[in-house]
Amino acid sequence: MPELPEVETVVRGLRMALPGRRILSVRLGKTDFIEDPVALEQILPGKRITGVRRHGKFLLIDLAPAVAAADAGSQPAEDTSLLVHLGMTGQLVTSPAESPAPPHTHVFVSLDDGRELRYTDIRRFGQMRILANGGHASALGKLGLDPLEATEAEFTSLIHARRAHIKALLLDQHVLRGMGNIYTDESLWRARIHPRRLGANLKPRELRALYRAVRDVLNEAIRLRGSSVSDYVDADGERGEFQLRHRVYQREGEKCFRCKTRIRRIIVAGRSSYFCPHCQPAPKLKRRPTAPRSRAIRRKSAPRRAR
DNA sequence: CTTACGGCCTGGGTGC
DNA sequence: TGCACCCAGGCCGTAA
Repeated sequence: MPELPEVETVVRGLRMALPGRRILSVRLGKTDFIEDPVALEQILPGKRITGVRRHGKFLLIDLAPAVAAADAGSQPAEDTSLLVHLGMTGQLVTSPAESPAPPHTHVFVSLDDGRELRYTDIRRFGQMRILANGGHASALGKLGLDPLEATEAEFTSLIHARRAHIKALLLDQHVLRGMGNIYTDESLWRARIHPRRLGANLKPRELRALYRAVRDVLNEAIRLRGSSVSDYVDADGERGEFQLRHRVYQREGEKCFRCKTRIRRIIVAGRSSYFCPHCQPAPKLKRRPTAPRSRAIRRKSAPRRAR
């Protein structure tokens, strides 16, 4: 699932292929994930691609008004961009125009070098829209800080003021932009913090460890070109390798790399959360109405409930 | 203000 | 072999 490192990898790949290219035409399949399909078809053809950027998990393809054709006193070049979110299963790949497209490919953008930029998305949780003047701010302005750009002081202040589960805070794109379930769990494991700890209860040294862990995990994942756990591929259709370095994500029942304790899975903030119960001790239970102390005798076979 | 939860969507795995 | 069901989890809208 594309999170910050995966989107960053796609962006870097597209930067090799897109800037300088002119868009010839657009062909659409299913369009229910596109905000305004007609606008896409009308605005893109003729535009020249000037750059590719990442903002959190969003990807922006910047566009200029074709050539300097309107040299007769044109308007101050409007800033138009194609905004893409890959959702869960989105892929943005450039291919030779004549090569067969994989199933579930719904956007075909033909370029002036004989290649084609294609958007493939099995589940269509992604989104695509045209941003014109001012649209950038309204679409992206509410997102939080980029975890790789935030200073430790900024990071600390974002977390320390909040009484939500740290897992939820790291996932909240309005707090930090770019983290998803994989990198949240991996960062918490590295920092030895239980996903149900509250942000406000983290000690200064824990906040420092978490800040470092987030940066280290994200940077290493970018270096390995992302995690390919389901459908993720980069702009050339290649898989990443960081899934080979996962320490907790999707490792329920396997041994912790630090202490050999079995990794557990619980639901926090509505998401599967993998952690080591020994390295990441649970917070003190919120006082419940006289919880009977020792009743842990019901630990029978506990069959690994296969779903 | 906060957090919780359902809905969207498809394919792969599992149980019967 | 077939088939119903659960689950993955991005984000958003709505409820509490």
